[in-house]
Amino acid sequence: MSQSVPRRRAPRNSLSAELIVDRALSLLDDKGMEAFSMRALAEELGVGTMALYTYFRGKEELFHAARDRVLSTYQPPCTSGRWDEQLRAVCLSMYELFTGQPSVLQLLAEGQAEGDFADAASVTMERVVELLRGSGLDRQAAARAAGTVIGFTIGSAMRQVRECGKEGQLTAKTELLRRRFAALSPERHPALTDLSPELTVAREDGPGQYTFGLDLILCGLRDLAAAGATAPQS
Amino acid sequence: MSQSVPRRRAPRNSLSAELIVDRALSLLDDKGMEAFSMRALAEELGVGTMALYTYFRGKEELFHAARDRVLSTYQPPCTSGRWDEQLRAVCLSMYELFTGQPSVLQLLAEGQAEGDFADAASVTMERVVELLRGSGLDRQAAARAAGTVIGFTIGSAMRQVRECGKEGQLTAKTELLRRRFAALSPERHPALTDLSPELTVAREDGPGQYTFGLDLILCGLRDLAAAGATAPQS
DNA sequence: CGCTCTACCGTACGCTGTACGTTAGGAAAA
DNA sequence: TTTTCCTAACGTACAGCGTACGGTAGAGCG
Repeated sequence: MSQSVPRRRAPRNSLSAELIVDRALSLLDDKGMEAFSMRALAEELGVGTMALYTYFRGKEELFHAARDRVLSTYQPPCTSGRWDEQLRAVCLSMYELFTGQPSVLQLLAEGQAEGDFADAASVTMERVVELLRGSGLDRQAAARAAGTVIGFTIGSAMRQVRECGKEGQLTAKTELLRRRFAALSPERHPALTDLSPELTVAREDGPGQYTFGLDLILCGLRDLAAAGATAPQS
Repeated sequence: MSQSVPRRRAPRNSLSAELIVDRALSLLDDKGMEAFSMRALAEELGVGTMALYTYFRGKEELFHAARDRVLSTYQPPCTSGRWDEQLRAVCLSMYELFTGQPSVLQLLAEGQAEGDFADAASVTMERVVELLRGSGLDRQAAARAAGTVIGFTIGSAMRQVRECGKEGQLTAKTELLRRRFAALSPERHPALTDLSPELTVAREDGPGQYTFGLDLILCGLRDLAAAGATAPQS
């Protein structure tokens, strides 16, 4: 029946690294990481699987290229005002980039994460570090703060993307969580059962959850900067 | 040569769910997630691959069981003192559990993460929520704070585990990062190149990086609790 | 026209998880 | 003791993965 017609050979220069990366990203955004495969990508392009290996050494290198493309395309927003407000805006922008284009997250989750982040998204990191240095934090605190802020943003985005998988999967997971809470014994877990409604709705609101945490961190940073300003040494 | 002797059939009741989970966890801790496979685990147990399917429907169920085992074994430390100090101790304990036993992290990274976390580690969550409710935060803030604190802890642990893979892989990655920083143009990224030494050493010190961020969050929570106490109704 | 170069591709290998049917060996029954 | 039965352990097989390797077709050029 479906005798798998040998598929006509594609014309000579119908492929390119950019085109492959494009399709890879859209495939990742649509179907997700676990549906991605070299074979699937090739089929999407109407091309034999091994044709991809003309442009990339392998899956790893293709992912690296895709990651670099998106991250180096991205520009942090131009802002002005107090350093903490600017930092907040930059972080929110990163969060939106990640959650709006799940493929990037899935790619970041694969590689050694922030090792490559450092050069691909160097503009954004430069911006973050610059703002933190201008806040009055000493060198070490600024470095740590940069790691905290970026790590928290990536982590929050990953959780958010994981949560609402493709379609209305969010409601299903929420329902499952609600049931788990209901199954807990109120004697052994009084605080948990008491707060379960709020815990459930908090989980539904990813961005709200993120800004809540981000504001906590910013609050801590303001305090630290102020303390460092009054007592610069030690 | 290595004609793969058919392997004598294992005695009748040499297997059990507990034994399988044990070996799975130690295999994960030793070789890591990507070296794990049903075949590898079976060989480790001196057993045919399909024998595992007598006790678990599949890989997923086995992972779930392993996760539950470790998490339900764990008990948060008994503490006393100010709520924020207690919360800090509980979080640190979680972080050490995760970083000390990488298998748990890798398992958490697989499943829907905190959906299951809610019941497997319910004792710990109960403790966190209880402390946060006692701090003076209103219901919604307490729920959000719980999510933030736990998410941050898991995220930080994941990064830490990912970083120093098996052996002295940390130094290799650090060296690579240092080189990336050196390759950046000082004109385009002045702040980044200037702070690169501190950024590099900060990455090396996972626990230090974690406590730094945790203290920022706790600082923000204290402020929020104090503000809520003076003005309970917005 | 014929040659060369290379983008595209088919085949194959070793790996994965696991559905399905088989077998061996201990316990219970005859 | 012999027979039967139940089921834990197993072998085989299949679909799918990444990719090494070698072949082929077709465009550009002498």
